[in-house]
Amino acid sequence: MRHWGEGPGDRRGYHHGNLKEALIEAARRFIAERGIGGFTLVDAARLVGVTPAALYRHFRGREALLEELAGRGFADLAERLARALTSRGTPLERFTRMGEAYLAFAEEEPAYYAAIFETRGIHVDIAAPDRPSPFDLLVEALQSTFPDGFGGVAPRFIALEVWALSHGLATLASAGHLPKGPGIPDKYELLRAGVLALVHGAGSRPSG
Amino acid sequence: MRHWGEGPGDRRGYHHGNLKEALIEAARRFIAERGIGGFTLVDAARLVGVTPAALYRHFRGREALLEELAGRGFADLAERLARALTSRGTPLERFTRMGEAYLAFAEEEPAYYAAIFETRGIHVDIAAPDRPSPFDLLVEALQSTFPDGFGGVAPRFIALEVWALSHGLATLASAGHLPKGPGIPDKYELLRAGVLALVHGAGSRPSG
DNA sequence: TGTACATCAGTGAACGCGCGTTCACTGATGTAC
DNA sequence: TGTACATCAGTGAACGCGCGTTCACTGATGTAC
Repeated sequence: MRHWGEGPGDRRGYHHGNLKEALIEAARRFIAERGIGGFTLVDAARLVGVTPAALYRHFRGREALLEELAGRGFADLAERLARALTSRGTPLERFTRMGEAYLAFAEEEPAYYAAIFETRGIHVDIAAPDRPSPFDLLVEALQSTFPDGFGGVAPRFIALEVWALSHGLATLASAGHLPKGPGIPDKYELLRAGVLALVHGAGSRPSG
Repeated sequence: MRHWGEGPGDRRGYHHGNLKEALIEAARRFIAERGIGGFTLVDAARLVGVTPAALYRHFRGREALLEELAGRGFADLAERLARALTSRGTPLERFTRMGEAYLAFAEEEPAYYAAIFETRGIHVDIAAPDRPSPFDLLVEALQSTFPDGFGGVAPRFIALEVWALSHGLATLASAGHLPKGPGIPDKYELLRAGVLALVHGAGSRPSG
């Protein structure tokens, strides 16, 4: 099978040659612009320069395309996190980088992020049974970065809080609900400080 | 104008008598079940027992209905938070109740929550200019509950983190992404512990 | 190397559907006298 | 209290639209001989 560039509309004859990838790419762009609800197969096919029916040579239907997107997004996220976790620097630097990678993924790949978290029926933990899931990576990173533990609190507990904070920051920022401006902390600062607070404040009692 | 009960399909003659409220109620139910994207005017009208065209006596269109929903949701949320904040008990108890009220709102009123946060073009801060916004209430509550401050960190900074954590927990739980089971902490526990950690861990330096 | 042919990735037309919205209308309500 | 009438909240039919999906087809590809 011939392989050309992946740009939409990249087409030379009767056969596209790379249609499946081009459709995925088109879906990513449309979902990024309009959200999952605003994404249509007809638009994707039109952008690629192909009949809507051609899509059915590569996907069972709309739902299947979204599942493919979620699966790829999940793998991409896991890879980014793993890369950050095995990068250079101190454990804390690598852990911080991991949080930044999560926020960057949500910002740079809104279609992936939405496919993973907004699509009903797709469950985060099922998508990639062979590799460690992003959540597992987070637990592992917490344990190796803070070997002294968290004041008796389970690492998985802290991981859920860190994840929820990250997810909240990512979605609020994406929807434009976080304040912006000079001197106002952005989501990266908020996550960095918040994670440190969650880790060091873990096990706080109401009185102390 | 006559007023009857508010149940859908509650109808006795040519005039419905309470159509606007009934339509809002129908929208809340459908959005709770199917999300905003899955909500249609035709379904809402059918549930209420009215022609789709009747809707246009009360709303300019679909978008206007969603805006009305967001406005009401915003007011409801603010009221719930204000009530928790002025309830009995110690400042910390009231503050904790406020967090629980936020999570409960997201869980009990998913349509309101989605209308506020998912609808593009609706901005959280604009919806109710006369009353204090939920975020203002949160800042105020933090200041009065923790008069000693947050280790030099601005209250608004902490408030953003608390809000992001709450929002993340609410949306992850709503999508079924939080683990459930006996012995596993639920979103309420996670928020309670997380907020204390954010407050007491504020200003943590990487080394300490 | 050249030819016949199976395979496969596209076409193009059509479908049934449900959507949001409009329009002229009509039945019920409530008010003025 | 009774009647005429303006107001208003509904009806019902229709619209144009774009959607996802199907089907028989056809043109291009690549392999066997």
